Amino acid sequence: MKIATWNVNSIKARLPLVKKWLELQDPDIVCLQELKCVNEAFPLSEIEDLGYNVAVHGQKTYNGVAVLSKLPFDEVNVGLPASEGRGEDDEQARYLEVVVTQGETVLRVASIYLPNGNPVDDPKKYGYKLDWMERLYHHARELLAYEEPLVLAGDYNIIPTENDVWNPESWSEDALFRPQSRAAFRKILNLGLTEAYSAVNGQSHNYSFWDYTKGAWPKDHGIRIDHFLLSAQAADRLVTCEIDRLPRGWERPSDHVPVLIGLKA
DNA sequence: ATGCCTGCGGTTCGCAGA
Repeated sequence: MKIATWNVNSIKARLPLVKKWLELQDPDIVCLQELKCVNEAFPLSEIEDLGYNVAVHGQKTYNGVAVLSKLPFDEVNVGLPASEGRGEDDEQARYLEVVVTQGETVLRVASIYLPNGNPVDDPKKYGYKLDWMERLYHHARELLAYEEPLVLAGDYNIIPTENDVWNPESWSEDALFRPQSRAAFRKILNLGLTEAYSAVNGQSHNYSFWDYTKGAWPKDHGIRIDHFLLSAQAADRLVTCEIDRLPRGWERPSDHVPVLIGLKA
């Protein structure tokens, strides 16, 4: 079972690359982020023609997440639940969760687009990010109680450690790297989730995002912000976690590249 | 210190991204 996550930065602009990459890698499940379109505008038939069932949670202009799956969906849950008064009026499309059955195994997979949070002095930005992470903490805790394989995959907009950024000093106060952000991420991990890349790969300074500007890609000035968080039942099956840099060098790329995990049966 | 790119919406510039 091969599962991928990819922030495509507009599914409409990226469709040729996405199709090319799906045919190349042939993943079983794909979590997409930053669709930048409403549900009706998602190129449904073009993806279905490649053999995928599609669940979409879109939004005009911004955000938007999807899950593509070769297995049919047993369940599709749209949106991150509100908790403790946070997120009651949240209209941003950043979370989509599905359940599929593989043989005897029930697998729950979520596509996550965690808020960026910059600038940190704006409560509507950084406060929203921290609130969203608190909601994710509570929801993950509820899902972990099922004691089933759970895969929370996506663009977390969190640089976990100084080994995941080309120049830690210049990022120290950024919403993606400041201590408060990383602590909120660790709080989620400490529920008992395994960060797949660190668990089975762990190569330092291997990035999943490079800014379009400043020659970041050719200079390899990147950050690792796209992650898989796994329940114990999923982590027991984890074999590989790879970052696929190839599509960053293609024509008209996303600024993120796909990350993949391999799970054994 | 700012913009650099890119995509979108909607009009040729502003916002957001990270």
